[in-house]
Amino acid sequence: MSAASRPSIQDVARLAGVSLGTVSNVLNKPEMVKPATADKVQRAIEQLGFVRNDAARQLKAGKSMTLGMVVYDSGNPFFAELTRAAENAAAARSYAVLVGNSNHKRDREKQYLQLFDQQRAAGVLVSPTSDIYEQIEELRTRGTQTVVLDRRADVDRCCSVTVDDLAGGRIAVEHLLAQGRRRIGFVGNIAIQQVTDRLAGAMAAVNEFGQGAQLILFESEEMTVLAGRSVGQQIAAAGSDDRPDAIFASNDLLAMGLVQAFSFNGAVAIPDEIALIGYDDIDFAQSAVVPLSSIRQPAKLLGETAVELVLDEIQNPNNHTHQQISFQPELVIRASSAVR
Amino acid sequence: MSAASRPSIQDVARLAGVSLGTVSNVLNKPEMVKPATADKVQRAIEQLGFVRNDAARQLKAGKSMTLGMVVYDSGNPFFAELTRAAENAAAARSYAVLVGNSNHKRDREKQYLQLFDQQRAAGVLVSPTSDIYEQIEELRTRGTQTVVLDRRADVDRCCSVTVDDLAGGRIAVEHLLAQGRRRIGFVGNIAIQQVTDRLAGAMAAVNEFGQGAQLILFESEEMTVLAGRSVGQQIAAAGSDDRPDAIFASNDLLAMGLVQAFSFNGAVAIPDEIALIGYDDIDFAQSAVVPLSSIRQPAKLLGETAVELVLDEIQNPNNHTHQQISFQPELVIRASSAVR
DNA sequence: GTCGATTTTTGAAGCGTTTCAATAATCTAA
DNA sequence: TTAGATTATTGAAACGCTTCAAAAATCGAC
Repeated sequence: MSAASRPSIQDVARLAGVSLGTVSNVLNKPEMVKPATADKVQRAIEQLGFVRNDAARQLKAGKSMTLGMVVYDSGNPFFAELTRAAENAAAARSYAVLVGNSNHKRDREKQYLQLFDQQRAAGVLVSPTSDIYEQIEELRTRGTQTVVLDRRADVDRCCSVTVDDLAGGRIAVEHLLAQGRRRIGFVGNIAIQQVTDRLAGAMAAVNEFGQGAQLILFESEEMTVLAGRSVGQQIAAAGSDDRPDAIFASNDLLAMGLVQAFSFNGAVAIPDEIALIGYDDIDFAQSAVVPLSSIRQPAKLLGETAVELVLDEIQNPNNHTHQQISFQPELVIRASSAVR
Repeated sequence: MSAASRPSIQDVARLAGVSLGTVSNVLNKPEMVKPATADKVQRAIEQLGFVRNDAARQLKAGKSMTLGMVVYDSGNPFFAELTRAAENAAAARSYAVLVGNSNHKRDREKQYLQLFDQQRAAGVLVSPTSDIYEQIEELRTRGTQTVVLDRRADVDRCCSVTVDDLAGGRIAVEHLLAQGRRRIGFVGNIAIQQVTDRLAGAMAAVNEFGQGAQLILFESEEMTVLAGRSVGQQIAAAGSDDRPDAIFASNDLLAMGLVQAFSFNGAVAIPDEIALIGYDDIDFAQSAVVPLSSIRQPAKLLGETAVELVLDEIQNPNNHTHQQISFQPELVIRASSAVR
């Protein structure tokens, strides 16, 4: 016994005793309808519980006030902050943001992009897992403006807002080297572009330093606290000669997991035996057993800028030039990477 | 120079040399069109880059395959897990979930509900900040099935999936009392119903214990790590005679903040001077400076169950009975509340 | 009162789909 | 072959909204 079909603008018009066009005007151009009429209509709307059908509206108007956002890990507080910033920025310009979490799954990511395409979202912000530029390109040629988040886009194809991951990786490892560390472990899923960039930065730092320093890769498909813990257990289990003397974890979740594993029964002393640095500087980093050094990314700025870019593109499609905006990450030193 | 208007089913039909109805059939009932014809159509679709207009589709079909979800704090890993579980469960039944974050703002919450209403989402999962039952009721009478998450709904109005916050508050404080603590601090924003319930549970435990035990309320509007730190600083600053000897923080973010404040320069020893327990048992809890005791909520189960309920309601609107499903929280003891 | 100017209201057309009765094409069996 | 049954295709009619030219109502000045 679900409710009978919902009232339409027609029903409202009938009840208020006015024409359909008038009801529409009340909804969209209230300044051009006489207050008395508007009142009648308003009453009818309330009485019927009328809610404008967005599908029909969009169908006719051809545009929507919704931005789609696809992120690959909503469980990471960094993305939570990014999302929040985007929502606030969009709300200030009366756009709504709907978020889909691809969870690192490529097909999920595609599905969400397709969904936003079908829904004719005004624009899309996407933090791509992998190489989905073709799909983004398709979206764009069809008129759905897209901004790539957290990953550099090819110039002149679309806008992107990123944090320089190469630099981030470099300063993280430079810092570790400066602390006297030489065997640097790297933990992360190198199928993810951002992680690869951080790794490249790390390698650059190691190479620059010359012989004596080396980088050891610990792959971890998941980038979660749990995954970090399991990598940490493996490392802790290794003889202390084979172990790295420092680890750069490609996000803070992994780093927190490493902290857990190393602290368990005092398996590995941080930073004495192994120094540790993470990435993102999430709020939790400083409340870790050993407060965590990290590379801070300006999540808020990132989200706000992305929304500005996409709205600019939506509102001035004709004289918009694509921009590649890149922010610099910042080294935050805490106890986990202090001098031995 | 934005793309010309997007190709419609008409354009595809023209290019493929078939009728409009056939194209629609290729899209929706492929088994009833001859393979040869389907091929032609498929080619035309690709050539034009046709993407079905969801607005039109929905307008005609009257239903959508999208679930809306409104949460009040996407920055809390608990909600992230909840969301992820819901997305997975929905995807398995070919529904997509779009998430809006109300960020504890009542008007934002309303806006999202309204948006989903206008978009005629198939169903809505909402974790309400405050008392928005009227609005939910409106949604429901109009046919948008709604399930309330993490908060008990009035019986027979709609389904709800919750974790028993009263019990959670009670077992948290019972545990602290059992450890010999008597002056129990409570931190949280009591404008939030869930928090109020946890507080009520806490009070019940204290009252039951009888004289000698007391509950001290520390209000904190925000429920973030930062807010927890600031409350913690105040508490640490108080003379050790005036301080509580245990604190129940109404979520883990607050608790982590307290840990930060107490650990700073060894201001307050945990658990010796103050024992600490949080709520949600997020992944970070165990990597805190002092691993954090907490009340675990089955986030995954919660999300999955909510999706099942809403889909059941969508698919069998006629013989669906509203259910109030409540899960029991679980006490997780770690170092932060060990015996002195 | 009346006339022209101005403000409101009207209702038909069309947005891009899906649906469905009608028509056309193809197949089966005698 | 061909009638009859079956399978494919067609195209008009909605779905609920916005738009816009045209019509109606109201206003101001004489």
